[in-house]
Amino acid sequence: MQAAQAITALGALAHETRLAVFRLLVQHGPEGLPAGAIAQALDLPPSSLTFHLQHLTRAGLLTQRRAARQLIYAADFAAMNTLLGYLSENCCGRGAVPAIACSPPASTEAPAPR
Amino acid sequence: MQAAQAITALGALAHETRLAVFRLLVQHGPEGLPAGAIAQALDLPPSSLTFHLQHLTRAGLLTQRRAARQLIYAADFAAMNTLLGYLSENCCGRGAVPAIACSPPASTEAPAPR
DNA sequence: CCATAAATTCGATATTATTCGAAATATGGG
DNA sequence: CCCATATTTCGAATAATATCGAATTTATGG
Repeated sequence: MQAAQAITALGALAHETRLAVFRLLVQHGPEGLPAGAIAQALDLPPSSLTFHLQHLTRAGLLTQRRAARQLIYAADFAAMNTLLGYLSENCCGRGAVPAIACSPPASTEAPAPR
Repeated sequence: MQAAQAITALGALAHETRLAVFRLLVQHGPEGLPAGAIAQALDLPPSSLTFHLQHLTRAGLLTQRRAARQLIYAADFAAMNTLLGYLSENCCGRGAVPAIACSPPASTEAPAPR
């Protein structure tokens, strides 16, 4: 990973709303969530949400797909993995660090409803 | 670690100059480097460097100490460790992740000269 | 003290990011 | 087609960040 990519990804995560969006999507695994559900969960006006979703997507941290008239966004675990790898190798002192494997939560669905 | 702290740290690293500064200091371990040496290494005007050093310091990623008339900055490995822990736990899918231990490079001095 | 060195603070400017209402675009069903 | 839904695009105001020369502060050695 290049430094420029890392900077883009770090900048994408370095915002309250976007970090919240990303964390929410991480919890929902590869299934992802439609934009509307995210807007509802985080109580954001649609145009603001789009702005942040695009920011994260351009940074390579989200994937987008359409299902009927919904646009579904999902966290890109590989990208997060790459970012953590970069930080470990370049900002963490010793080179080789035991691989951190980002992967969807056990239940790929919503967090266990108790 | 709180989300707000993570955001501050991510934002501090999400900049070309600051990431370069941090990486340089990571290579130099707890000894750190005086501001002047950093300015020279990265070819930055002093007032710009101060701006970025303060940004990183406020974010908790650097420590500052004085030696005679020099101000010496060093990477805070514990802070970086905490940040990676936050990202692993909150943005990486599964909770428990094998601890990533940030610690100074083998040679606490300049990177091994080949 | 004084001169010098090291770094910061000030200040003015330029650039980039964020917010979000209103209008536009796509999609699917009837 | 037409309507309703889901989301994006546009645009324009506001706010936050970055840059860096010049002046200032802090510390040292003679």
